[in-house]
Amino acid sequence: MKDLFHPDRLQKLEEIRSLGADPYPARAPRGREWAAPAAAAADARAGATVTIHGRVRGRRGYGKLTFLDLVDASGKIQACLQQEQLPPAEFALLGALHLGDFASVTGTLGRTRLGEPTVFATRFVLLSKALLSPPEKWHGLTDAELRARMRYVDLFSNPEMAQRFHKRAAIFSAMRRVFAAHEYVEVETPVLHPVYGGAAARPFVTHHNALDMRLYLRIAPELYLKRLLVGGIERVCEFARVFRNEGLSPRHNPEFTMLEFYEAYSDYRGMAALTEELLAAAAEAAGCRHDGRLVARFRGQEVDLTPPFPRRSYRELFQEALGFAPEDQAAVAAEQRRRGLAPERGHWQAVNDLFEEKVEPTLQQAVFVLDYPKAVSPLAKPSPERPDWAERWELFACGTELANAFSELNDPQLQLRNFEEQVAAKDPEAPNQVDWDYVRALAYGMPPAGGCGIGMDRLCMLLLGVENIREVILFPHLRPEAEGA
RNA sequence: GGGGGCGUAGCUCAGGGGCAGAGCAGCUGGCUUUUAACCAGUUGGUCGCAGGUUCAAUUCCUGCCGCCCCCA
Repeated sequence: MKDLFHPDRLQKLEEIRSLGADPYPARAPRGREWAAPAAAAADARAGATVTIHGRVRGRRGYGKLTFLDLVDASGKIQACLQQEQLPPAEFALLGALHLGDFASVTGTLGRTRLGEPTVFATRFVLLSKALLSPPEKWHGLTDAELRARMRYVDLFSNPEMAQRFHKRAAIFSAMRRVFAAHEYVEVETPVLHPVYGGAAARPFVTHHNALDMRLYLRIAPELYLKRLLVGGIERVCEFARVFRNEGLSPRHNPEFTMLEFYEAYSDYRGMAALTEELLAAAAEAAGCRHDGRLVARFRGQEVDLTPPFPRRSYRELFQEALGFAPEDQAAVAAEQRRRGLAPERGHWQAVNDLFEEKVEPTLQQAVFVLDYPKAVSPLAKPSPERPDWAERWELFACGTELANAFSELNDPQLQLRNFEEQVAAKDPEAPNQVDWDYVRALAYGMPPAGGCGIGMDRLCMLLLGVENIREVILFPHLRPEAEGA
């Protein structure tokens, strides 16, 4: 870390102190107003006295007159500091002022000759001295890695970034309102799991010292939320931070936010209807409404998110794309051989690999894909009519999965068998232990229920038209910064 | 894992075997209605790291590190 503090600024810091001013006062003058509303009221409230606090983002000096641009969370207003209007000690402070400092201005609201809304200052107070320079004022900070690493700089120098995270918050709020309207209870379940499960992923491992036991950071909240169905909380949701020990990519961050919600006496079709409602609310909040339709622009194309979304059968989509039925073991094996892929994990896994490769990329417009192979759905309820299939759907748009839902498996014996098969398979991506306590919970009786998971970060990417997950996560995981960089 | 691109001042970027560059920011001075203010002067560099070729490497070569894109 060289230049932790800029020498010129340290020098000015001393200058400020020698002028008798405090570069880091304990509090700001009272009666503060927001910049943007004050600017908007430059005519309606002309002549009124206002106090504005903010970061100095622009400065235009004329000797005995200086214009400052003060920026706060609402926006910007210009301040005009004239020598003859200010106490000499306060005007002198301007000589030690840098871009990036926080300051307070009190004065008369009005307009300049050119019509710019302006506070004509009678009082100027330094609120906080910055010891590093903000990025260049035209381009801001553009290097994507630097922006993620120093998000605090990115946010104040690139206003569209602050806007993006406000929209992310609005998406979450809108979805919470939908849950509230449906009388869902939002809960928090454990992040530290003695047994990990509810998804197929490698976990992060940690250790509890006092209990001297291994713990895993959760890869999914699913099994705890369904315990709550057993407990009688009939409609439950969690915006769960989950952790998966996988590589970094434009679509993967090791920690991300998974929304899961479960509803007793519903099923996977009921979850589809609720998901449509949630996504419509989210798209609305993200500002996707154009000409009466909800449209997301992603990777140069438009995705219509106006519900309802079409329902298609997994089996039919597979047949259309591959030219044979997924049950056709000989054809599936032949196709695998043709691709030079080893048939390592069995017929249905091969079917699903082919589906992911040949069908998913074609699913550009929003579509529910209904009824998945049972063998790749260990937590879903098998279809009563067709034993190889499960009551499960995934929602796709832009070739990627947006949501995943089941009629939840509540048969404790069948669940136990599925767990035992997973453990026996010794797949590093699958849970390595049977979650006995979860089976015990099911044995006490879980009502029939529908459940759904939505990857919130990828949803935000789609709705905000951003192709890198780093752009929708405030502090994405990055490789450590080199010492002395 | 393979291929390609990039890495130069705090920031945004030029340059391409022979003195290390510009704009912004900073510093000094001037300026009372600007808003990418302007004018004059000026500070600031391990040219990602390590090795090699060469009289001479920021530039060419090799390896490594980091970031981006494409492919698997």
